Amino acid sequence: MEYNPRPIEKKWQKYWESNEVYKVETNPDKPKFYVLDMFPYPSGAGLHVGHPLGYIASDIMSRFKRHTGHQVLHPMGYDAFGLPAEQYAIQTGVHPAVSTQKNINRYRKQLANLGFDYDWSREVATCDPSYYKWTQWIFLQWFQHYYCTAADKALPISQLVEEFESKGNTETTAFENQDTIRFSASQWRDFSAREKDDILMNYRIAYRKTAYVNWCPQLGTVLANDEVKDGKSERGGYPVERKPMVQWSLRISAYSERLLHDLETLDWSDSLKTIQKNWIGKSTGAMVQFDLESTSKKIEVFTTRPDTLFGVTFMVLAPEHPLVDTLTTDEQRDEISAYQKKAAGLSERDRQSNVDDISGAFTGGYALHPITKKRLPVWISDYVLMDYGTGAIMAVPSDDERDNKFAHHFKLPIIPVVDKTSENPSDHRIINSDFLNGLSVEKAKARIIEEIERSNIGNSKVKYKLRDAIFSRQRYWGEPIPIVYDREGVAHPLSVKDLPLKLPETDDYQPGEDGRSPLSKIKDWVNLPNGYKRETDTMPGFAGSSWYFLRYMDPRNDDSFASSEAIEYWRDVDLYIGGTEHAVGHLIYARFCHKFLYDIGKVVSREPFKKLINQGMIQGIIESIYMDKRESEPARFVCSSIAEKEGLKNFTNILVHADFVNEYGNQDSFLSEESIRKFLNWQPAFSKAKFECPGGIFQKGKFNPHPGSNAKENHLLTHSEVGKMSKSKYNVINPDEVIEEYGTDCFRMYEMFLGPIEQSKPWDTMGIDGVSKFLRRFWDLFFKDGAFTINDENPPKKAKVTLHNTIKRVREDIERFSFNTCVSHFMVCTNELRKAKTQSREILEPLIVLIAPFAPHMAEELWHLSGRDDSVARASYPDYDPEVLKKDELTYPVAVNGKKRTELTVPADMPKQELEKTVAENEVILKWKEGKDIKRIIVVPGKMINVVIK
RNA sequence: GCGGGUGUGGCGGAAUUGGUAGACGCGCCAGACUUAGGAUCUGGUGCCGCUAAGGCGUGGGGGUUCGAGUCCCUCCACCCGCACCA
Repeated sequence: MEYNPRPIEKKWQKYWESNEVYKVETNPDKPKFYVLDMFPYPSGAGLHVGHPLGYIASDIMSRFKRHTGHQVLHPMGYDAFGLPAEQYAIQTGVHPAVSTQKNINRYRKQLANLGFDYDWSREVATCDPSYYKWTQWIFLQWFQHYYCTAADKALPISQLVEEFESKGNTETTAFENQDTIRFSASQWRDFSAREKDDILMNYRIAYRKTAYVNWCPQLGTVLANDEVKDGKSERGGYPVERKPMVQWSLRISAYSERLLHDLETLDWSDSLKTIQKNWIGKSTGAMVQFDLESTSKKIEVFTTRPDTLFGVTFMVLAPEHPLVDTLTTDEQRDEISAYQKKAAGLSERDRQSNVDDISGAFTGGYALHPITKKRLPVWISDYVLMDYGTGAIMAVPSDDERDNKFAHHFKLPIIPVVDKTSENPSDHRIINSDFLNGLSVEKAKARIIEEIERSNIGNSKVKYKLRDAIFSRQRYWGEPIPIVYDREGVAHPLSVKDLPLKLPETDDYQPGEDGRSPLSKIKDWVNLPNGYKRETDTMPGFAGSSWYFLRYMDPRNDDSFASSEAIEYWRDVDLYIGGTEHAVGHLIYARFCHKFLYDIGKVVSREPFKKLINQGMIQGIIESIYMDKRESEPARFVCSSIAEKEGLKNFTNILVHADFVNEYGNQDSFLSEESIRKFLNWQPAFSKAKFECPGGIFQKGKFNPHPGSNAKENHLLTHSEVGKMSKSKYNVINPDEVIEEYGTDCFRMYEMFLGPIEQSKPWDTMGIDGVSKFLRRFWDLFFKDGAFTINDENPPKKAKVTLHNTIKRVREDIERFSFNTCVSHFMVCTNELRKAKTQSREILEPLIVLIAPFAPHMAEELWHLSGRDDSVARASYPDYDPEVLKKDELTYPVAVNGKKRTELTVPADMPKQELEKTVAENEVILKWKEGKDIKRIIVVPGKMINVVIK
């Protein structure tokens, strides 16, 4: 019988669904295994062939673990709030809920088509009120907790209020904002409700503070970093400035040390851990205060090199620093405000990237060196960022590269303070530094910190780069923040019974006044009967995605985000698969959220994701054609062979839809006459253009060949390069089309066969034929003379060796996530068994289960053909018998001086000495020995032999 | 700028701890079957070398070792991320 995948696949997908084969319950009798795919955002473009890569890998793992006796949780859902749906709503008027649901339906269909073993009864979407009820609940917990550094965990804010009532905050161990004022118990009692609320905002895990946003006055809206290109809005190209705005934030920084420390316990790649470590950015140093000449205020700086304190020759503030105004003298005021304006137009990244382009302005003000009392000019420059550290630095041009460039540029003095004449950094000694002279850098650090603390000008300090996360979005399509404000502006949380606070209906998605959220315009929702007003900001995308892995454990629970029984059983994710793009954002937020819930006793593990694998991207081929820059009206397109001759610099590349390109993905991909017509249909603006090939010219719908030209010369060769697969590059390959042609099992195995899961690689349509051919051959193993045939004959020894070898290799390679080599093993196995010509049950039946995680539909069909009634998913995975694999002869490669020269087949138990003797007498070795001596013979048992001849 | 990653035949890749470089697949070449082939089957295929003997080969250069794709130093090229895309 011929292998015809599509009907089989559709049949079994239906069977799995109607029989709930993959439904999972908590079952304390079995060990659990939780496999999770990173939460997809259901974009309007649907899935392309790159998305399923990780899903297939996790599906194989999940099926494998089920075959080996585990209770497997493998869920799927949608990160459904987000900017694109809102953008689409602004452009088309379609409600985000409607377009999102449509996209979800499409995703669901595409995912089902891939044959995954998801338990669909656990599907969730973050925009579903029954889901975001719990996102809001978590927000309320953040609001009602603070971080206690003594207990090293989050505690209820009510405890902190009690502490303030009895002792004020002078000895508090609570994690607090930098500029928090000190007060006594009696002062606390005298504060107004509003003042108390303001103070508590310095402590809450979810709190309000002023932060800088990308403000675009013309669009009247706050933009995401993504929407800003070169200081201009991507939409419209209007100027964007940095504007302070009061925003909800999360006190993630309180968890810095734990987030850093617990990385050690995780089975993640070293590179990913390093990325997180750098992101958290722990540094040890000192806070130092500098007095100012003209005011009693002080500039506070953080430095990791307090040992270079005597090398400070000037100070630099961020242009937005609050002290700039006070410090600026009248003469300098114009220059300073001009510079501030310029800096406001630059994005943070621009400011960090432009190291060669040094700029700054002198305020005219001076600080005093805390020890020498020398006058230090105070500058502002965009290389100092307000959100980093204190927004101010002490500049040490002798030992900091950026300070050094700045000093050279503005001709500021440089005092060398570290003698670096020795090559060995540990021999470097401090100079020009009074009592530090002669000390090593490390000793000087300790000594100066002592001095700083003694004279009360600062203190030692551990700092983290990790910033608190801004949690407000001035958008419609997100979770409403469950907070109301009274007439005094005091924030009050909603009570749990009022959750979910549903997103109100509207058809106006334009921003409100001053860039406020569209919700601010829905007056009857904002204004409550008692005079209170609702918060109108919504939550960011990471709100819903920071805890979704917990909801899957018990997704329909309405009394808590998940029952304690479910959490106790499933605990954490055993295997998490997703892209590196989440390396810092999502993975830090989710870890923070999990740790917080651990602190308040709602989860039982310290970390959410035990093992994590980053899948690579599947890249596409970007196809383009050459357009002459020197000629327009009509435009002139040429074959790449002509462009090369005339010089590529004369041409610009115009993208071509991959669908039109003949031999797409090949070296000599080209446009034919027919495809040029398709191109013109697609881009009518070029309808008058001419297209030159070596063999002729196409213009105005006609191809005029040069006399005597051949067919190949009539190809307009395109330019092909490997790059992102994306809608904007017109090179998206839809898995549905591939599946329709080759089948799901083939698609799954081919994606795995492409290469290691972590690596990026281009999609190559040609190679899939090989996998398709393999599957047909594998299928044919079960058939004889056109009929399905399995018998109880004794299999030949060779077939047994093949089977057990394959079992061994596949099991080992699944365990180490090497799925591409698994497919190779199946191919080798099939090639060998085809020669063995056996229909023995002993060989064929284990093979069905062995391949089931990879090609589940085919396996299910063969399993039932072989007479089974139950799903193959419930069969246990075959194990290999080491006895079968024992060899009595070994073939050694024999090398001379490391180069293989011959082979030697000997009994497996031959003693080493005899082996050496045999080698020494070997004729090939004797030939190489001629005139020289054998110095050594190295025998690596079971591996190889090396003869050293000199 | 900061941080991370990757370089092996014409192509995707294999080589688990330093031990036969190129498994497996694509492509290509030859043959068989065939009315036909973009179907199927058989064989070959890193490069140079007349078959051979042999030489050269894992981005470039250097080193450690009996032995290096793998370890060390150095240089080069490309890709990805950077706090409001998700």
